[in-house]
Amino acid sequence: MTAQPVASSRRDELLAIAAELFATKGFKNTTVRDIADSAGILSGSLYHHFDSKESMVDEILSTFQDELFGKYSEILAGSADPRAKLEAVVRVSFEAIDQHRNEVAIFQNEADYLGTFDRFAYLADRNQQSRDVWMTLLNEGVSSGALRKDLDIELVYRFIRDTVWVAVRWYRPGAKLSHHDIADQYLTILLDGITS
Amino acid sequence: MTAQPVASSRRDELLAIAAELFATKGFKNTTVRDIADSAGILSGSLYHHFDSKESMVDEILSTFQDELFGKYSEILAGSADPRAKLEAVVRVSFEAIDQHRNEVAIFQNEADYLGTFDRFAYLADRNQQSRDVWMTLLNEGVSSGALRKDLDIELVYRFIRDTVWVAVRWYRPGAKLSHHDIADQYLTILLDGITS
DNA sequence: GTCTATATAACGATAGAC
DNA sequence: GTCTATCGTTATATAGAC
Repeated sequence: MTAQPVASSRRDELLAIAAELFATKGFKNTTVRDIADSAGILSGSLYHHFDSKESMVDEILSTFQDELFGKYSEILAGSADPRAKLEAVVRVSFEAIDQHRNEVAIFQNEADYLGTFDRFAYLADRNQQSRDVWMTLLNEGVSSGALRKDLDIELVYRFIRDTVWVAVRWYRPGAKLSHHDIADQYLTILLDGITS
Repeated sequence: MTAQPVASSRRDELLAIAAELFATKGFKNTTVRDIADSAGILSGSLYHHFDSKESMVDEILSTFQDELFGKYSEILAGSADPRAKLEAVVRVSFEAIDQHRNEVAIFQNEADYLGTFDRFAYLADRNQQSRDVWMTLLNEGVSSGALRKDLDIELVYRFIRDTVWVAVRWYRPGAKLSHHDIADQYLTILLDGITS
């Protein structure tokens, strides 16, 4: 008896089931029959709810991204100093991994491939938008003297982005360390290093 | 006119072509026709050289891993102190990304999926072996006083592993920063942090 | 070593009954 | 909202000629 996704409508329920499979097995490697089997219906019945398999992953990703970037915007619009904002963005990202693990995993694993299709062009836009968020904060941090000047900012950006999101590969809710703990430790390493 | 893989035999040539496609498009998403097209032959002709598409990725991954873990073993067997060994493992890893980008990318993207098949059980073994390398060095570093004691070692291990290998997603040979430069900056961030 | 030709299976998707 | 039934396509892989 495994935990089942809680959803308000049959449509959302099916999307949650699909997201779990896409995240675990990959988009291309998940068949519409896999999704239907997990939902206890036949594959043809899925097409009463959705146009195509692509439409399903599209809705999963766009819904998630709208929510995530809303939170980014709130942080940027706030009055905290650059370092505090940077910490806040890191914490919101780990929270997203905790609350929307499947969506984050799908984006991490499939964005490159899906991005080659016109209907997923918004994925590249979101990537650019995300880069702007981080680069702005990092540059402000260097200007204000909070961050060291001898590092390549572009590389630091990639470093932070990658370290945060790649955690979705191993993080599982309910483990020894909460997503708050993990964010704390990541920020400690990032800001101060592991040398004693 | 793009650069073509240099290989000693037709077999190796085909493997290099397949590796490029597997790394770029994904294993499942690359068809044997894609590979044959890139090689300028028909799909059926591939089966003169290989049993199956799985055999191709199997040979690509196992060959690469044998080489990589040979280098790890050399470092561990040396007489350097824990911190120097840790730095050496990081540098060898970035060198692998530089010299075997496709193989690293395939392992990063497909290991979870391929690992579900019996013939790829060695991938999980290699993962465990890799974890042993890092955890041994980190624990020695903490014991010797070189590394701080207030961090979760398991988390630090994942942090290092992920940050190193995920670079394969954006690193391209010939860019502004060499793999040596990138290793330097990563080690600086990891060991000392980005705070000024 | 490659080609022609094709077997076989799995895939996404559709039409209409219930 | 789901089922029955199936279409059309694409995939891996095979057999034998050249």
